[in-house]
Amino acid sequence: MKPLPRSFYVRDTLEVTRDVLGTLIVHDTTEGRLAGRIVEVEAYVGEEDAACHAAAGYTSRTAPLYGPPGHAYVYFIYGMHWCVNAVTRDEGLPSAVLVRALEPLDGIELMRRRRPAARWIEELTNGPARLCRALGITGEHNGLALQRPPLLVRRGDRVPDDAVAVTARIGITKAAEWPLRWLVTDSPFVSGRRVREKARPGR
DNA sequence: TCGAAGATTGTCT
DNA sequence: GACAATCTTCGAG
Repeated sequence: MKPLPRSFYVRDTLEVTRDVLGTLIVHDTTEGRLAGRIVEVEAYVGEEDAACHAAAGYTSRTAPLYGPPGHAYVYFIYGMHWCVNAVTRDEGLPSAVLVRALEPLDGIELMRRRRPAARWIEELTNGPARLCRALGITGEHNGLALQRPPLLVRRGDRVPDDAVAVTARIGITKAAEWPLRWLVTDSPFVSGRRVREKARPGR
C-alpha cells in the first residue's frame, strides 16, 4: 500500500483519471487519520477545455495546474467550498483529475463531526466539496505533493472495466457535454443525486 | 475599483 | 424545484 509514484500521473489525463478509481486518499491530521476510496472523478484537460480553470491561462490561481504532476490543486469556489484535484501530464501542460466522491474508510466518526449536515454515511463524502470538508482538505494543501503525509494517494484494488461507467461532467456550463466523468457504477457513495433526479423525472 | 461568474451545497417551499 | 449563502478571481473601465 505505497503511495502512487509521480510517474502514475505523468500520462494522458484520461488514462490517469480512469486509473484513479479505486485508489485511496489519505489525510493524516492531528485528530487522526481520514481516508477514503475514490469512486468518482472527472478530467479537466488543459487550456482548450473551456471548463478547466486553465482556460483562463496562467494566473496565481491556476499556477498549480502548470506545476509538477502528482501534486494537489485545491481551489476555493462559491465563497465557501474547497475542491481537490491531482495534477497530471507534465509541467506546463495544465490538466488535472477532480476527486468528486469517496467511500469513507478511516476516521468516519471524525468525518461525521466535520459534516453535521450528512444524515447518513453515504452523504459524508459524495461530492467534491463535501469530501474536502469531511477530510479537512483546504487551501493549506494547495500545491502539496501527493506522495507523502499529510496528504497522499495510495494504490488500491483496481476497479474492473465492467464496474466503471463514463458520463458527462457535472455542474459545469462550458464544455458540459464532454464525457469525462468516471464512476464506480454500483457504489452508493457517488455524487449527483439531484442530477439523476432531473435526468429521470417521475421516478 | 467594480461587477459578474463560479468544477457546490443546504434549506426552504 | 428554486434559491440563498459567501468570497475569490479575473477582466473591464
